[in-house]
Amino acid sequence: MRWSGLPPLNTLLPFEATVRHASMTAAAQELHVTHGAVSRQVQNLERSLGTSLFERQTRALRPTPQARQLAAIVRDALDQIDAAARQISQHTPAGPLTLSCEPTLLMRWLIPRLPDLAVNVPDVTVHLSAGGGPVFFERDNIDLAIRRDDFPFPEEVSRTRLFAERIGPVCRPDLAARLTGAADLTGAALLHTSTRPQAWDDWRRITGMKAEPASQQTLEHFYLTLQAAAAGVGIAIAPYAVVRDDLERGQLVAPFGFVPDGTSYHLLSRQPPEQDGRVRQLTAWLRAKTSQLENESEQV
Amino acid sequence: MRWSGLPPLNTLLPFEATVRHASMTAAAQELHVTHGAVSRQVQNLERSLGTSLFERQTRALRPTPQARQLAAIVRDALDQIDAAARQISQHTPAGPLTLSCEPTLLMRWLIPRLPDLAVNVPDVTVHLSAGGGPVFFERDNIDLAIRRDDFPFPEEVSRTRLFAERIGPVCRPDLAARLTGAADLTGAALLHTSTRPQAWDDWRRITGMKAEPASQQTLEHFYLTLQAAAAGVGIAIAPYAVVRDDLERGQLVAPFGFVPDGTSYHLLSRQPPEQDGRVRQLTAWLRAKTSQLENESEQV
DNA sequence: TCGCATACGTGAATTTTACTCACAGGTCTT
DNA sequence: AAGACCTGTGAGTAAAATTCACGTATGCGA
Repeated sequence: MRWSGLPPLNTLLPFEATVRHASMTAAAQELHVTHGAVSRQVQNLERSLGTSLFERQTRALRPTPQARQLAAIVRDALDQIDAAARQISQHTPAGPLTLSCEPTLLMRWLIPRLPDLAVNVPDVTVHLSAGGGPVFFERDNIDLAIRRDDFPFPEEVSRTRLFAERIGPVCRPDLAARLTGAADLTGAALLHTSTRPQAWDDWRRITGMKAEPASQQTLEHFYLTLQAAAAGVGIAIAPYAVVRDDLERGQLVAPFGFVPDGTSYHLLSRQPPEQDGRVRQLTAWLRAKTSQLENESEQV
Repeated sequence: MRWSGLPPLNTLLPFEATVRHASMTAAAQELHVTHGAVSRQVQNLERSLGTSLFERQTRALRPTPQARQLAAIVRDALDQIDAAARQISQHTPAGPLTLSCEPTLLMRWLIPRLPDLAVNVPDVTVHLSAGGGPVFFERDNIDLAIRRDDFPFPEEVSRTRLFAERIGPVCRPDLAARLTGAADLTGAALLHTSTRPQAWDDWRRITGMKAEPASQQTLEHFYLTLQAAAAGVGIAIAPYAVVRDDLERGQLVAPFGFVPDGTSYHLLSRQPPEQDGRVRQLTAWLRAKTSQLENESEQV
C-alpha cells in the first residue's frame, strides 16, 4: 500500500537519461541499448503515470516541466542509493583487480587514462598486466582482460563488447602532405609490425587501395612502429585506439582515415560476470571511455 | 559511469520489505510473491554489493547494520519518487473510478472500510456500484469489479486474485452454546439465501457434517440472512469476509469455523490493467485489505 | 523539390529475468 | 519425536526486456 504510486523502477534509468539528453537515441547510446528499448521503457513509465512526459516533435523530444522535475528527483534518489551501495561495497574486503590488456593498447590508450580512472572510480585499485592471446584467469590471477576477438573466447567467460577495431595508415604530418589526395601509397616506406604482419594486407583488401612500397621495415611492436612513424621513418598502419591521442596532439596524421576490419575488442571476465561491485564500476568506466572511441568514428 | 555502483533496482523493494519485517516470508506476503522470489532478489542484491546483508540464523533473519542503513536510504529514495509520481499522476484529469462489487460484500465489508480508503488513497475518488455476475465494463461505465470466480471471466479482462472464499455457519452467541462440540447441526433452524441456495450443501459436502434441520427458511440476500441470524432466528451459512466484523464485535459466532469452497474473489479491470496510477493505488489498497482477510484464516 | 540523414514508434522474434513449485535441511516448540 | 516454521535451491514456466527490421515524419543540403 505504501508506494502504491511507484512506477516500475526499471523505467527510471532510461527515463532519466532521456530527459537529460532530450533524446532517446542519445540515452540509448549511454545505456548501451537500442533506442527501441528506451522508447518502450519511457512508454511504460508514461502509461504508469497516466501522463505524457515528452512533447514529441518529430525532430526533437521535449521533456515537459513535470518530466524535468521527476527526472531531477529520480537523479537525486538514485544518487543516494548509489552512494549507500558504494559505501557498502567498498567497506568489504575488496582487493585490487587485475586487468590484462594487449601491450600497445595498454601503453598508448589505457595508461594515459589512468588519472581519469583514479578520479572516477576511486574505490577500485587496478593492477595492470600486459598480455595478448588466450587468457588464463586462474593461473595468472587475472580478473578482467581486454582482448580483440581474433581468436575464439572460451564459452564460460563473460564478455562485454567494447569497441570495433578500425585501422588506418598514419604518419608524420609533413610526410602526409605528399600523400593526401593521392589514390594510393605507391612509393612510400611502409612500416610493419611483427605481432600483426597482415595489417597492411587487411587494409588494402578492405579499402581496395594500392600500396607498392618503395621500402618496407618490420618492427617488433606497434609502439615501436608508431615511434618510427612519428620520427618520420615511414607510414605505419595502426588501430585507431592506440593513435587517437597522437592524432589529437598532431604528432601523427591519418590521411586516409580508418576502416573497420571486422573485429572488435571485448572485456572478458571470469565466471561471476559483473555481480561484483568493483567489476561493475570498472566495466562501466571502460564502456564509457571506449564508447567515446566509437563515437569519434565520424571524424575520420 | 554515473551510478556505476547502483544495484539492480528491482531488488530494492524485496530487500526493503525483508529488512522491515526481518523475514523473507513476511516480505513475500506483503509483496504478494512467494518467499523464493524474495530470497533470490535478496541474493541478487547481496551478490551485487559483494556483501552479505543478513545474518542467517535458521530461525530468524537478522539484517546487518549496513542493511538497515541501506534500507532506510532506499525507503527515503522511494518515498521521494513515489511522491513525485503521485503528484504527476494526480495532476492529470483523473475522474472518479467506478468499482462494482457483490451487494453483500459491498455492504458488510467494503463500505465499513471506506474511511480507511479515504485516508490511505486520498487521490482517488471511488464510485461504488452493487452488482453480481457478468461485468459490462463499457455499458455500465465500470472501471473495476470484484467478483467470485463461480462463472467464467472473459479472456480480455485483467484479473488479480484477492482472497479465497471461505464459508461457515454463523449464529447468535447464545444459540452457539447448544451447538459447540456437537458433531452435527441436526435439529437446528437453517437460514438459506436465495442468491446462493447451494451454500449449505457445499458446506456439508466439504466438511462431511450432517445437518438435518428442524426448520428451514430462505431469504433474499445474505445481508437479510445475517440480520436474521443476529436476531437469533437460526443459523446462517456465510462467507467469512462478510461476517468478520460481526465476529469481531461478538454479534455473531462461527462455532465450526470456515472452510474454503474452492472459489476465490478476483479484481477485474478493463484492458489497460494497472498501468493507470489510480487503478494501481486502489488495487494495492484492496490487495492489502483482502490479504489481511486471508491471513486471518488461522483464527477460525 | 528531391533525395538523404535523423529520430521515434512498433510488430514479431528472441533472449533474459523473475517467479513458482516442490522439496531439502535446520531449529524451535510441544 | 513429530510437527511447525523459515530459508535455500533445482527445474520448469511465465513474464519482461531487448533486439531487429521496418515504417513514418521532418529538416537539411543540393
